Amino acid sequence: MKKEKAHEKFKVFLRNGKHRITPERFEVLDFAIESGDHFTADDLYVEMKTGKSNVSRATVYNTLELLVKCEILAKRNFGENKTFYESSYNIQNHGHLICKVCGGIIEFNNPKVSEIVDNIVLKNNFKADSFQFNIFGTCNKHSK
Amino acid sequence: MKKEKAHEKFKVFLRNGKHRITPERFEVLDFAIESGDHFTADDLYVEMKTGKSNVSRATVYNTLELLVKCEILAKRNFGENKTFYESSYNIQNHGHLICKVCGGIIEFNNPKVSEIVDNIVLKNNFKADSFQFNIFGTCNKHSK
DNA sequence: TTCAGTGCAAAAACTTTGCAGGAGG
DNA sequence: CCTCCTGCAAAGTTTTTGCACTGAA
Repeated sequence: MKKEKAHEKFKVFLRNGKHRITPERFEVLDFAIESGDHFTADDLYVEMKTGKSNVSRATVYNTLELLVKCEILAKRNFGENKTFYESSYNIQNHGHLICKVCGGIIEFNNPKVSEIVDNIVLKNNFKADSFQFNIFGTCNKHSK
Repeated sequence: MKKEKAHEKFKVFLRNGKHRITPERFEVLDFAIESGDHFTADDLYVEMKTGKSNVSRATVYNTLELLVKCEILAKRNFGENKTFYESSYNIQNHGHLICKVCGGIIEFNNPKVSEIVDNIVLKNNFKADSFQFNIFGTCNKHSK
């Protein structure tokens, strides 16, 4: 998602939710966009500290949650006990292949996945917001 | 999985891996089987303490990992930063619907899921060990 | 002016590690 | 008898909370 568009979306979201528009929140947003995919809250905090930003850990955590609610970011978690975030620009139908050897993450897209989700949700009388589909194993570089 | 069968499987696994067969490990196994699905290591530890067992936290964590390697249990994680375990008796093709309101977990089975996994893995030249498929949303009791 | 948001540090929640003593093979 | 395993507590990681101050509306 482009920076300006994300800023606008976040502003609207903050106003609607009666949250205040603060420079810190937009600093976090900017670093999150720069940071690319699959970063953790603490990664981002450290990155921001090194990048001369003075935002506190608490604000980073708080803001990332807001960005998830606002659907600018998506929350992920890959079996390690920490939360990853990624841009939700094009997250439909996309899952992750996680290599147990190198920790690498490959994304995949498959339209059939959302068909299945629709089907399962219907059968179980459930209302879906999001899903995660993680496949664990070994990538081609590390399977002998 | 039945208790006796699990004991036997675990014994074989321990012997092959040159791990010792200790009463503590089988206590953990028994509580894990009793505990049903989707418990955390610490839940189990507390449960064991209340249940007059004297096994330490470290042993519980350690043994659960062994039970995962042995494929008696499977590791899960649902977006909260903690690890859940469940019996892997019939985990093929099975995913989870997680209600954001009540935290309830519904399991689903769908043979098409493993077809898709096979397909994706093939395309990406990846070797899959396991997958998790979590759908987040609201169950029928909590969507108005 | 007012109160939500902030920075900081302390606490909390979950998990791992180090060590000395004990028991399995 | 030699290690591996255990219990305990301490330390490690990641995230949340409390508090006094600040700044957005």
